[in-house]
Amino acid sequence: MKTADPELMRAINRFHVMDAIRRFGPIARVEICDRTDLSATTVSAITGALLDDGLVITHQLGGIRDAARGRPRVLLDLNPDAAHVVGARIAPDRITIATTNFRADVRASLTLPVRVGRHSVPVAVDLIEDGIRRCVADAGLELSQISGVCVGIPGVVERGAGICRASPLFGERDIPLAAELTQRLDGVVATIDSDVNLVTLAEHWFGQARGLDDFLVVSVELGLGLGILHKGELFRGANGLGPDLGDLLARPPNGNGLVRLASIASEESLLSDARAALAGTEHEHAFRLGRGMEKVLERAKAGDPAIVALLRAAGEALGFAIANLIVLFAPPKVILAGPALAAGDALVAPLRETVAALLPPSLADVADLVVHEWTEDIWARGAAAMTLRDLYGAPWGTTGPAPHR
Amino acid sequence: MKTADPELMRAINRFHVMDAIRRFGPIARVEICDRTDLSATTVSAITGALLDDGLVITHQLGGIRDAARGRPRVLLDLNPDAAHVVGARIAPDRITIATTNFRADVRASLTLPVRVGRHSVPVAVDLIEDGIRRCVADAGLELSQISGVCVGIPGVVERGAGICRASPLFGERDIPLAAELTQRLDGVVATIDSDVNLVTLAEHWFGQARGLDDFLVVSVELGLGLGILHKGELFRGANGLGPDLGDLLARPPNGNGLVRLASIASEESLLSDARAALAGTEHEHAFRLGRGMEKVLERAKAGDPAIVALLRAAGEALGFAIANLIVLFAPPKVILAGPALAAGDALVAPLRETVAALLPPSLADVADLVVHEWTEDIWARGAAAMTLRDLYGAPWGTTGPAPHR
DNA sequence: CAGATTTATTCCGCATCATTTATTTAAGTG
DNA sequence: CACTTAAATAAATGATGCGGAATAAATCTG
Repeated sequence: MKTADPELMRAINRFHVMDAIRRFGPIARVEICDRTDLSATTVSAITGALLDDGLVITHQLGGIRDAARGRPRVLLDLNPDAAHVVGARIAPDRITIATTNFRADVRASLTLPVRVGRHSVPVAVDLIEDGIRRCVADAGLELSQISGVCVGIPGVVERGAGICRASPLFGERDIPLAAELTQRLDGVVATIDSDVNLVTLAEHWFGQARGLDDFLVVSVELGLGLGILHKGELFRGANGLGPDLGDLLARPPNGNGLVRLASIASEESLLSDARAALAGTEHEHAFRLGRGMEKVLERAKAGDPAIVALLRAAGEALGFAIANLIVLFAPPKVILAGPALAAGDALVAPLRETVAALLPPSLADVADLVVHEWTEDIWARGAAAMTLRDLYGAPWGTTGPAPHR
Repeated sequence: MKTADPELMRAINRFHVMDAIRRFGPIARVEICDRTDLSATTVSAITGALLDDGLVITHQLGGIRDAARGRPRVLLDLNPDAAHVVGARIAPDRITIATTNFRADVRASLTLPVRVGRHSVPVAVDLIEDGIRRCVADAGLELSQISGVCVGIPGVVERGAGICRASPLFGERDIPLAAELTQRLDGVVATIDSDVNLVTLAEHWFGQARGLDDFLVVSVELGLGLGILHKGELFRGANGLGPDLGDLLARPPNGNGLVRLASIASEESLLSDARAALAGTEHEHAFRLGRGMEKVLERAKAGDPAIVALLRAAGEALGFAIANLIVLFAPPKVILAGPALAAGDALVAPLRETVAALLPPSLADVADLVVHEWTEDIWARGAAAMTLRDLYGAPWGTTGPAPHR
C-alpha cells in the first residue's frame, strides 16, 4: 500500500515537470506552468533543482521571437549528457545493442548477427555482455557511466522479477536474466522486458502514438508480440507478466482443433509453410539462403495462389485475435509491424476485412489500424526509454528536498 | 494531468484508512497504523475527522481481552447509517433493487418480474424509477437521504459518460440512462455500469475474491458477461467502456466462419438450441413454461446426448475464451457463475478440460477456476459498493481540511 | 491499595511542500 | 525612457506527515 507523504508529492510533481520537458522541450518555465497546472514558484523550484543536478540545461532562445515583447523566455531541455543507458534487443537471428544519452538519442549501436537459439543461455549471456561492453566503449564511455541497461526478449517476461518465463529463443524456462546480467556488468542495473513492450514505449515516446494514452502494438516477427498501452501505462498481467500474442489461440483454417496463433501467423510458421508449398519449384532455393521472407513477398505479389492463401489465412487469424483485443481494450489505435506486413495487402487486406467483419457495431469505428515499419534502432530506443522512464521518476541527488542556500 | 498537493495527499491517506476500516473493521487505530504504514499521528488525525463527520463510529471493546495489559483499544467501524445508497440490476426477466446502508448491508430489496426487453426505454426507466422510489420507502428513508444510485445493465456500458452503448435489453444504442435517471430522481446522482462489473466488485469486497487484486469474473446469464479486476481496479477499455464477453469471437463447433461467443455459450443460445433438439419430445413443454433451463439441466444429468453435446460445445467455447483471457491477464483466480453452471460437470468439465489443454505451459497453473453461485442480492450489493467506493474517496464535509477546534 | 508497567491515543514542535502575493531583476520592445 | 513579459526571490499562509513527549486507561505488583 503506497501512502502519501511530502516526498511522494515532490516526486509526482517533479515527474510531471520532467515529463513536460521531455515531451515538449525545449520549453519555457511559463509553459510548464500552463501544461502542468503547477504554480510558477513550484516550477521554478523544481526546475532549479533539476538544473543544479544537471538533468536539465538551459537553451537560450536564439531564433524567432516574433511579436514577443518582455523578457525573453529561457527554454529548458533535458541534458543529453545527464546520463547514458544501454538498450538491447535479442532477436532470433541477431542481437542489437544501442547506447543512448538521456534523451534517448543513439550514441552508438551495433548488431551481432547471431542465431541466439543455437547457443546455450550462458553463451548467449556472454554475447550480450560483450556486446554491451563494446557498445559502451564505442560511445566513448565507461561502463561505470551507464545508469541502466534494459534488454528486450521475445516471449513471456516478468519484468519486476527480472525473469524470462518462456521464450522461443531458449529451451529453458524461468531464466533469471536480469540478475545474471547485473552481476556481469559490474553492478550496473540491468532489467529485462518483453521486446514488444519496448517498441510500444518507443511508439508512445517517439512514434506514431505520441501522446496517445491507449493503443495496441502487434508485431509479426519470427514470433508474435503484443504490446498494450492502457491509460498511459504499459499493461502487464497480474504478476507483471507481459502477455504473448503467440500464445493466444485460434482455430486453424481447416477448422480442426485449436492451435496457438503463432503457428498460423508468425513469420516462422509462414516461412515453413511457404517452403513446403514451394518445395520442388525454382523458388525453394531462396529459403536455404535465408531470404525466405523476401521470396514469400515476391510470390505473393506475383499472385502465387498457395502463398496468397497462406498469407490470407495468417491475416484472418491475426484479424480474429485483433478483433477480440479491440473488444477488450477499445483502443483508438492499433499499430502493426513486421517484415511480413511490408508486402502491402496480401496479409493486411484480409486482416482488415476480418477485423471489420467481426467487430460488433458498437465498436466498429473505434480503432484505427495502421502499419508502421520500424527501423532497426527503434527497439533499442525503446529499451533506453524504459530505463529512462525509471530514471526520471527516481530520486536523484539533491533533487529530493528543496535546495537550501 | 493530476498534480500533487497536500489535499491529494490527504485524500490518498484518508482513502487508505477508510479502506482498512471497511476491510478489517472493527479495527483499532494501532492496527490501522500497521496495515497502512501511516504514523499513529496521521491515523489519529484522519480517524478523528472521520468521527467528526460521522462516517465512522467507535465500538467499545466489550468482549474478550485476553492477556491484554495496557490501555484498551478503541475499535472503529464504518457508521452504517452514515449514508444510504441504492443498487439496481436490470436483467432480461426482472429488475432487482436494493437499498443499503454505508456498509452495503441490504436494508430493503424488491424484485419486479418484468421482461424489460418487451418495453420501450422510457417505460423501462419508468419502472426503474418507481422501483427505486418504492425500495427507498421500504427502507424507511426519503429519497433525499440517498447519496447515490447505481444501476447495472448487461451489455456495453460507458460508465463515465453514463451511457449504455449497447445492450441485449434494448434495441436502441447510446442511451443516456444515467442522466435520465438522475433527472427523474430529483437530482440524486445515478450512475450506470455493466452488471458484471458490479458482481466483480461484490466478489472483491464481500465474496470469494476478498483481498485478491487480480481476478476475472465470467457470468453465463442470458448474455455473457466479463468482469476484470486488475491491480485492485476494475478494468475498463479506453473510454471507460466495459468489455462484453459475448462480443468475443469463437469459431462454431462445425468450424465454419466465426460467430459471437454469445451465440454458442449464452443461456439464450443454449435454450433455443436445446428447444430445437428436444422438439417433438415430451420435454418440449417445459420450454413454453419458461422452465427451459431446468429441463436442460435435467436432460443433461439424464445423459441426453444432444443436450450433453450442446453443453460440451458451450463449455469448450467458453474454455477457449477463458484460456485466451488467462494468457492476457494471468489472473490467479477465475470465478464462473450463472444458472447454466449450476448443473455441475456437463458444461464445466469440458470448460476446464479446454482451458487446461489450451494454456501454454508457462501459464498452466496460474489460474484457479472456481464456480460461485450468486444469491439474488449480490448484484445489488455490488451496485451499492460501486457507489460507496466513490463516496469513500470523495471529499466529505469537513473531512477535507484538518479539524479545527 | 498505591505505585509501576504496559499499551493506545493524543498533543506539540518541526520540516516539507505548494500556493498566493508581492518585489526584484532581467532582457527585451517601442 | 517607459512599458512588457519572464523569471527568480522572499515572505506569509495553510495543509500535511512525522517523531517524540505527554496523557489516558487499563493491568500488574508488592
